[in-house]
Parts: sequence; C-alpha cells; structure tokens
Amino acid sequence: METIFDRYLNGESIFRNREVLRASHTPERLLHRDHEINQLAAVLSTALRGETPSNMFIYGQTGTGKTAVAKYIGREIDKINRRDSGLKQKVTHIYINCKIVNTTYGVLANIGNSFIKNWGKDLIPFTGWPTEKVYDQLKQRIDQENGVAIIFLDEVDQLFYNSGDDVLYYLSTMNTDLSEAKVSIIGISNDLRFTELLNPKVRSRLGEERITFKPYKASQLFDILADRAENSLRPGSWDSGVINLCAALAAEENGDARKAIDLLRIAAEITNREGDEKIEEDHVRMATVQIEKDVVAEVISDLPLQQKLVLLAITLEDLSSGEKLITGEVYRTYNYLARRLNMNVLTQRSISGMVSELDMLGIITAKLISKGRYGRTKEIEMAVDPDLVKTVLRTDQFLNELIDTIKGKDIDGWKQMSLI
DNA sequence: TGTCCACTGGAAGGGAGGGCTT
DNA sequence: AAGCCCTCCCTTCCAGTGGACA
Repeated sequence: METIFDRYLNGESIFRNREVLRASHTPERLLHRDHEINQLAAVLSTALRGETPSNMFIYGQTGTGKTAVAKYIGREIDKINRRDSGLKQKVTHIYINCKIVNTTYGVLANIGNSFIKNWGKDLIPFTGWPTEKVYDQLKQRIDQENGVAIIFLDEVDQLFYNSGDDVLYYLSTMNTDLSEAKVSIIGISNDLRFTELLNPKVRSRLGEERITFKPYKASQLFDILADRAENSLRPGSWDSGVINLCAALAAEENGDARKAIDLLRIAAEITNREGDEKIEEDHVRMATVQIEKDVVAEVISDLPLQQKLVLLAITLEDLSSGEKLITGEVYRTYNYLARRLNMNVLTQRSISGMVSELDMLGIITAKLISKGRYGRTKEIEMAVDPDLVKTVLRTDQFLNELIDTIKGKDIDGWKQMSLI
C-alpha cells in the first residue's frame, strides 16, 4: 500500500547524520581552538590536584566556540574522572545557560540539584524556599561531595541584567564558606560591558583569569565545515565549493561558526527537499534567505500577546502612512486593537518599554529624537519585511481574525473620537 | 533666552500565581 | 489554613531632556 510518506522515506537522503550539522552538537575534536582549550585546561588542572582553580571569564563574540569548548572540557573532566579513580578529589562540572535560568534562586537551585542523590526526595523546588535556604542547602551538598565543583555560567550577562550580581556574589564568596569542597566559577559571555557594572569585589574575584576567543577566519571556518560535512553528509553530495561559500558568508558575519554550520545544514535540507543529489551554490543562497526568515519568525512567535499587538500596531501604521511613526501614535493604535480584542489596555509606560524591547530584538528600529517644541519621542521604523511580520502574526488565532476584519478608517475614526 | 512639549527611563511597589512550611 | 517566599508582569510616580518656538 502506498502512502504519502513513501517518497520521502525511500528517497535517498543526503544526510548520514543530521545531528552533526546542528550548532549545538559538540564534536569529538574541536578544530582551531587548541590554544583556548589548553589555556582553560592549564587553569582547571589545579582542580585535578585537589586545589581550587581560579575563577575565570571567557569572552568572545557569537559563534566563536565558547559554549562548545565549555562542553568539550566538561566531557574531558568526565573522562578523567572515570579513568583515574585515584584522583585526590572528585571533580564535578555543572553547565547552566543563564539565558534560560536567569534568577538568583534558579541558578542556586539548579546547581544544588545537580548534586542530588535521591530524585524526588532531595529536590530543591523551583520556587517556594527563601533564597538563603537554597544557598545553605547548596553549600551543604557541595561540602558533602567534598570535591571541586566547576560551574560554567553561559551567557552570564543575561543573569546580571535580569537579577543583578547577587548570585555572582554568593558564588564568588562560597569558597570562604565551604569547609571541605571547592568551587570555581567560569563565566561565559559575548558582552563585556556588564563587568564594568559589577560590584568591584565580585568583578575582581570572578575575573581572576580571562580568556578571549577570537572570531574564526574564513579558512578556519572552512576546516570546521569540511570536518562536519564529512561526518554528516553522504560522500559526493558536497564539494569544497559550497563549503567555501558557507565559510565566506559566515566570515563576513564576524566569523560566526554557528551561522556557517546552520547555513550548510539548511542548504543540505533544501537540496534534499528539492530531490537533488548534490548541494549547489544556489542552495546555499536560498539557505541564507531561509535563515533570515526563520530567525524573524521565531523571535516574533515567541513574543507575548500584548507585545505582538504592539508590533501589529506598528506594522499597520507603517504600511498605511509614509510618515515616520512615533510612540504616541503607536500607543493610540495599540489601544484600539486591544479594545477590539477585549484585552487589558496597558499603560503608555509599558508600551514604551515594549517598543524598546522590539528595537533590541531587531524587529524594528526606534531612534530617540526630539521634536523641539513638540516634545521628545521615538521614531519607529520596521527593520524587517512587514508582510513577513504580518504572516507570522497571523499564526496567532486571535490576531488572524483581527487582521482580517481591521480597517484603516476604523482606527483613524477611533483616534479622532477618543482623546487618548 | 526661557518655556514647555511628549515623551523616556529609572525606581519602587502591587498583586497574581506558583510553591513551601507549620 | 495561614503565613511565608520568589518570580513575573504591570502600574504609578517622577525627574530628566533636546530643541522648536515665542
């Protein structure tokens, strides 16, 4: 019996192992990061001798291999733990992505829970306890383990911007509070500005050592991509031409390896879908367009409803008038839309904050300007294709209906009637 | 030269919703 | 059940401001 899937199941895939072409995959060997790995290993090796390694700060732009190196080091630590059971002290490593876990409580609880012996019973709840108690528990657990704990805090700037330097203070003072165990903090970030804002004590404690990851050069990206391609794609389905192109395009983007790998994977997916045997340069070009769209679509669909509504207001205004948009105008349109949907109408202060956030996300540009006698405001413009934005917004059922029924003259009428 | 607009952006705090403890 | 705690999302309050206009 034939099914609609047969064509895809029976068709030859050009992938041997698609996972290898995911940016999150940590390969067996990391190319062109020997120097950084050695630096890190030199510092952390003190842990293997049972001494406290320095705290460290790893800095580098997106896609320079910071996270990959951290995970790679973690794996090496596991290896040596297994091999040398006679190590003076056990070394544990904990990896936390502070973009996801970005509260003081969350980070402490996460670290505490990684030392858990009895799931379900000893679990620190994700909320409910006083933070002090979580910290005490954490200390006890680490002390019981009586080893060296290496804590990787990835995107640590996010933690700081969200919750201040409390956690970093707690963690950096922990060694003085511990009787048996030792802790070393490794902060990872692509943003150095926040270190200036840290409490000087915390800054000096955390920044005992600093490693900077330089962006990859095009030739290095080529090696990395070729290595991944060999392990993930069928022989003959790619050649050095497309790898070169992916590497060159990513090198333009500050040597971002993540971008390069995504580019190759999506180009391969497109090739597959089109039923072609070999990745061509055209597939790569199509992939660049696809990636751009995907990024925008993902950002927008993750927004809370209220913020989507603000974005819709901007899109509608941007399409209807040739003039520059300002905050007050957006607020009035938003106000109309929110009422149409029977939603809570938020204050202008909240909307102003959301506009700034949309700017930071890169969906719009909001420039602070002064109109002299007529006040200060933000001048707002779409930074991405408004039609794409609309299409993504339509995936939300409420907004889809709203977009279908909305008429420009309704909004204008509303604005004139109500003096908001 | 001073005024004043239409906001901005920081700070503090409320309260809902999750959960723990006694 | 009452009393805590934490986070998240907002609101309220308010000082601050660049520059057109009188």
